Amino acid sequence: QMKQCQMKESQQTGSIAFPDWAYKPESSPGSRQIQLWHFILELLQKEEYQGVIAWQGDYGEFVIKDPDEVARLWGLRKCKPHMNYDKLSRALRYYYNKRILHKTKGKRFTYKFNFSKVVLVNYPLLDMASSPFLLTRTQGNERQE
DNA sequence: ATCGGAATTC
DNA sequence: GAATTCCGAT
Repeated sequence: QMKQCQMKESQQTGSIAFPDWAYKPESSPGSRQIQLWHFILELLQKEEYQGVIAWQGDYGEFVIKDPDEVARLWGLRKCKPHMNYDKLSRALRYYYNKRILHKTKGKRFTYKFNFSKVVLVNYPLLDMASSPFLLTRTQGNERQE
């Protein structure tokens, strides 16, 4: 049978709430690759992963409780058997300049989503009611740093 | 642990 | 374009 990491995103996500347009824009129609921050949001949404990664502290802030496991799961999804937290965290660091994430300094393995940016720029049509963490505000008049 | 440059991959 | 891989510096 087909390995999990060989399936299309639409097939393996199953119950996940992310619509089709959430995955990689019009690149190659058949081979859309999930983005890391989508994957992070996906894990954060599932209660069974609360021992691995979970919302904690400030609004939009989350802590990676088990870095090795998150890296392993990410590697599974992307078919990268040698994925580890060192590499995954490098990818997270690239999000700093893109204003998708930033580090919560002083707190180990803790990052924070810039939801005002993420929602308004990347998910302009997202149904706010379906995601509890996307519910509150953002009128463009507060800064997120 | 965290950061970010550089080369490479798809 | 979005990582992946590798790695020296802090």
